[in-house]
Amino acid sequence: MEDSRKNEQCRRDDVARRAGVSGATVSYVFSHKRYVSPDLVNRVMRAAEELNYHPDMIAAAMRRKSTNTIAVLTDDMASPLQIEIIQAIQEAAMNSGYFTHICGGAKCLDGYIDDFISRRVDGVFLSVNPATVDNASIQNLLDRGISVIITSRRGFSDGRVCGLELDFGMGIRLIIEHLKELGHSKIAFLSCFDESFVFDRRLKRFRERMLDILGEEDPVVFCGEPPFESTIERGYELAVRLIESGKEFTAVMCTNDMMALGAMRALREHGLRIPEDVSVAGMDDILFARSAYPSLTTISHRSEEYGRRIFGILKQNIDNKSVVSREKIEPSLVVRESTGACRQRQKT
Amino acid sequence: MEDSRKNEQCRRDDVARRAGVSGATVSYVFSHKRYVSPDLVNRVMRAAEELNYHPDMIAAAMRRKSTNTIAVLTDDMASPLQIEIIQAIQEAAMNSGYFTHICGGAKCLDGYIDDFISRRVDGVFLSVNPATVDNASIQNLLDRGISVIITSRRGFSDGRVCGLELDFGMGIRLIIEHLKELGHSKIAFLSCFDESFVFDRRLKRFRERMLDILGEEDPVVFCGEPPFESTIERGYELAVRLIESGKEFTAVMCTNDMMALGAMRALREHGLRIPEDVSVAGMDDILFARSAYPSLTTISHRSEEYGRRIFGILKQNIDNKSVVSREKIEPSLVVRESTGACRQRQKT
DNA sequence: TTGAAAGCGCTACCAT
DNA sequence: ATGGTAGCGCTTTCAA
Repeated sequence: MEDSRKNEQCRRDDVARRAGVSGATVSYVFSHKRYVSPDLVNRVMRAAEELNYHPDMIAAAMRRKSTNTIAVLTDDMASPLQIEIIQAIQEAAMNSGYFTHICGGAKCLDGYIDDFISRRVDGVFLSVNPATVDNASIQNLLDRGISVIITSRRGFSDGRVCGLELDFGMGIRLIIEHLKELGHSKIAFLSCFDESFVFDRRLKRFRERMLDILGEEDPVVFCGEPPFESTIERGYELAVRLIESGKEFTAVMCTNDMMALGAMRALREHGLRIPEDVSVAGMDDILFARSAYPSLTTISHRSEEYGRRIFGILKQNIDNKSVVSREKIEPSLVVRESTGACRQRQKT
Repeated sequence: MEDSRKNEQCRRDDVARRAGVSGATVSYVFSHKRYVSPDLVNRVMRAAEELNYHPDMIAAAMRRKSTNTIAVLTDDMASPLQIEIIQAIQEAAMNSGYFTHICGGAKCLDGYIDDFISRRVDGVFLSVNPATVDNASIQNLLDRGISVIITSRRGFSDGRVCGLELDFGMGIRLIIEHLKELGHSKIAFLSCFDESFVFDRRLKRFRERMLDILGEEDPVVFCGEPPFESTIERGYELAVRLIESGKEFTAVMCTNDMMALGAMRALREHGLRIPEDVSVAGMDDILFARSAYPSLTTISHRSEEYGRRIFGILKQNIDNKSVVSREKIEPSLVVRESTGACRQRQKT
């Protein structure tokens, strides 16, 4: 009767013995950290193959003091934009031999950060509302030499924290200019954040651009309340409030595509046709912006490139401990069906 | 001039020294694996706090030979259903002290599996088209005592592989019964897989149910081609083929919601109103099924519970090495706007 | 109830 | 160009 569970794995020295070399040589063959003669390389590789050897990265990590692992912390795994970015990070990481811990959803995000330290990750990308993570936690990571990238560095002064941001200001400009060309001037903004929220500037940028581009000093704005969720439901609710307010508008811009999807439903339910009666624009260009009906005019952030750059900077910081200053990603306008020429509509 | 990078972390024995106890005691305080007197517990906790001690889980993993880490391998991170499931797994894992490696997107999924072994993960959930992962790779995991759950065990004989499946057969029954009640009998099916694809039974189940419930022996079916993608685009294409075929239908069922979203667009572009002219049903109840216009009738898999159970079984296998036999998750019908009473429409 | 000490499987330094 | 070997920071057995 043989044991069906053969947990006996072969180790480095088993390979070494079978190849007739030292353990060190086996390590060097796998790590490429010093020259090994072709003959020995072959013998080692053959032996490893025959024994089905898999190097123990845990043991290696312990010695080397680096795990080839990064972590991504997000506060919204349901957001397609976040997923697109995370996927890009994950792929870039894998191409460099890094694994990615993807974390989110828990109430207490600070708890994750302690775990990042215990698990000795090499770098962390914080894709979260900065208000939900304590500065002390971030400092804790830095004190241990863990590289950190955060979407908004606002409120944090340590120069080693790199902020790579999406350029919402530019996105908002592109949309307003697009709407202006279509003849719109009464543009309402549905913001998931309120005026007091300091980490997101979309609302502020909207006001600035409305002034710059349209000379509008007091545009129609409706804001969500804490907890600031940019969900389909919130978009729906805010649009209802906008409609019921009786304020004039011929176009609606939203914090993101999710909100725009909800807003479109509300508008439709109130008998407004899109884009004949009212134009709608979102932001992020999520997969479902394209399949919506009508398809959604929005702003693309090049999330793939963004994700790749996140990992690139992280890797650079891990390797060189060099500081990379704050950057932004250039967005682009994607015009679809939800925006159209402004026709002054009858107030119902 | 002081070095700004204080990578000196404190270790277990630093805590021990400060608390006036042995290193072993510090370990036991943190692991709760043996009784330690309240006095010592307090001293250790205080010392740990003061030194900001974070246990090194890498070192622990090396000794213990288990990393408290699981891995999820998916071939479709863009699918909201997958994300919902993965999120549920991740949360359940976190609640039990496990971290989750989420992997996917790479061409070569087998490559990830070697990495799972090297990184000594405790368990793996393979949420992939079984055709894309080699059985030898799975055997490799099992040989090393790594627990495995795979969505479909078909084609794999090792009893230790647990298959937890979504019950598509039941979902399809629910939809057909729903459509029948609405007076439909000409129901077309748009399948991302073709008849030869053995790992997915949705098409097969559709034929069986159509026979059972409606006595239809040869329903209208359009299939995708390899690589079998159940995307919005594929749904659109298949619906166009259906429409242009001239075949009669009053309702359309799709492999999943993504395909249904694409199909709705195609139908609309061809002048068919939903649900007045044709009813459409999807499957999976992704977030965007609700916000679509019209909102989509579909099948909910209780993805949250599914994810939790995936982790539960994985954990059980990790702890006891016990085998859990194949199970299924009970789905439920979600009726929305995209299905309505059948009115025999004019062929255009 | 607590402490001492033997490793876990590697990396990388010091030899040769 | 290759080998020997000292640890990395823990867990856990054995002893007290």
